Amino acid sequence: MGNVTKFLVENKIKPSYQRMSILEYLIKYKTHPTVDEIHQKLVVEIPTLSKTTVYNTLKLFVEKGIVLLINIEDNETRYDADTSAHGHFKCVKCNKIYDFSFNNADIVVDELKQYIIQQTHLYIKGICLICL
Amino acid sequence: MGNVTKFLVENKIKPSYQRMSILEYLIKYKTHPTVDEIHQKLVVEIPTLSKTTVYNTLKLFVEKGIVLLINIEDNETRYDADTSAHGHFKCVKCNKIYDFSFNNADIVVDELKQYIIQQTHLYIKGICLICL
DNA sequence: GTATCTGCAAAACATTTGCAATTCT
DNA sequence: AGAATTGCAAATGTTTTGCAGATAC
Repeated sequence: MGNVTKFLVENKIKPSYQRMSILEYLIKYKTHPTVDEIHQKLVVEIPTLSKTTVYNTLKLFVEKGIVLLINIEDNETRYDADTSAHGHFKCVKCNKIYDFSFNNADIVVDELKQYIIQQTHLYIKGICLICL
Repeated sequence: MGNVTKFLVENKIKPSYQRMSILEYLIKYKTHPTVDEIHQKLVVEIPTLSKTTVYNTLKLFVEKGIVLLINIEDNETRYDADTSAHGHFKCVKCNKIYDFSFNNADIVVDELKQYIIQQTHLYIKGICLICL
């Protein structure tokens, strides 16, 4: 049983060929792809793969907490299989999205002290070193 | 010349009745409204107001830097006339969006030290005090 | 009188939904 | 066989675009 299969089962997701392929893609290519990008790449190997299945699968992954949804763009949602605490930097020139590490613990907001905090998203936009 | 008119002129935006109304609305009601919400409220006073104009105007305001675009929701864009450094907290129960203050200076990311940083968005989701 | 702004209608996208066919056990 | 998954086609909802008429200076 492959790593991905095991990981899905551990997270109470029934493995299917499509689900395993999509998760493998997200783990292998950490480019924070959109639904369209994932579909375009995988449809080469799985010609019958539909966008609906990509949508369904990603929705399931997000619900089960094994994938994060990234809203750094105005128009489309991106996905990230790295669920550890980290931020996202988007270069407005090359449009690449970089991960950077930060500690949620570093962000202490007194005003929210008594609120229940479930998710923290830190998005920074600017120009990356390569494009400078 | 009203405050809003002056403010628009200072930011090189030609004042029009529609533009002034939309800006006034954003300044008065700090609810981070969507295009639809703004349109629905203002069309009562300005029956000819079109959504296209709301879209055009907000796009212009964002370009000129007098309004911030908020992407805390998956499906629609929200707008904020408060351009000072602050974060947004979304209560997943009542769906209200709260502002909270934080210092951009508090978020120092070594990995991005040499990058040019243009915008920082901090979105926190959870449950607010009222809904607890 | 010429630029710009507005607003309708249509188009363009991303995403969701209904449902029938397929797959898996 | 029975339950879940897949995928097509259509619907939905947000945002953009093209263009004609209105407005402003």
